[in-house]
Amino acid sequence: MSPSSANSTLIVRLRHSPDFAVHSHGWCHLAPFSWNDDCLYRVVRLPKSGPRCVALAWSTGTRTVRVTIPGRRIGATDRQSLREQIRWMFRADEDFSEFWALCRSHPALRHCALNRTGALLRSATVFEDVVKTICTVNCHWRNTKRMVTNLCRLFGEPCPGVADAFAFPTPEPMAAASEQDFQEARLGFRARYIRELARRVVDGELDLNAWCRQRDPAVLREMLLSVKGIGSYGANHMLMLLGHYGMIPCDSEVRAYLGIAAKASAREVERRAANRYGRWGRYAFLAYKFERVFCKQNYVDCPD
DNA sequence: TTCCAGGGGTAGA
DNA sequence: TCTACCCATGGA
Repeated sequence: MSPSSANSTLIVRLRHSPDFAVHSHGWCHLAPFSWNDDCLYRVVRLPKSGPRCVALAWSTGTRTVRVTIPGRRIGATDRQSLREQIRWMFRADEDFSEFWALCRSHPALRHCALNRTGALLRSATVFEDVVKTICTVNCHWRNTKRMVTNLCRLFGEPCPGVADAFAFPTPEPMAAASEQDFQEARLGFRARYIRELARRVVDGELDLNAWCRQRDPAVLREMLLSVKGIGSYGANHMLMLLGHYGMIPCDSEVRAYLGIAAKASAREVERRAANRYGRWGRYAFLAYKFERVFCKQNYVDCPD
């Protein structure tokens, strides 16, 4: 699909750079997102039209996302839903001005203020983000991509007119699926966690909207840790996706970046990351993340 | 065959 | 609170 083949568009304005939001972490490569030809694609689920594959594009340096909806025009209800989904995924309502003010005096983070960097892409729903977070646990990134693609193919609704494109599944089909159905997704030990998560959401036992309403990160973290399959890393990663940046999700990349020996415990990694970035307070993760981006782009090691 | 990856759960000390 | 062990998968 090419964005030029579209017959309707939607413009979404942001406070920050969509370019950095998309490329600063790997979420844009997880289905039903895909990155191709300098354009981000996503199969969105619209209330009236069902699954539609839209193209999201922007010019470098601008803060406007142009959403192209190919094929049949969508109505006002779908248009409003699509706008809300894009705004959520790009964090249109988040204000990073305080973080940028802190960055201006830091050599490795000044670029954040200059480029209006801070937001990181997230999925259209919290459910999708939790499932994807569980799929990052103890596996290579390429395996994460495969597992998420498998879930979409097995349980997601196909997008009419687009080959091999599926919306991300809702909790219902996952909750209703058997263990055998899940085996095809090749999730390994993660299958039982995701199945239980879906079942709890469908049963109303777990209210994911409550996570969005909870403004105290410590309380929210405890809520996240109540989900089987979500541990310290997963909880901090979900906090980040929900807009709380005070805790760093310590994975093997953090360990490598900070030069922490493989034999050091996960707790030790968390301690050292907290010591290093603690002065950034509620922006600790953003400081770590974008300092690492700066070092990678400039071919330098982690500064002391 | 062994190791490792964007770890987590559980039991036991 | 910490450690050891197990949990599936797949590529190197």
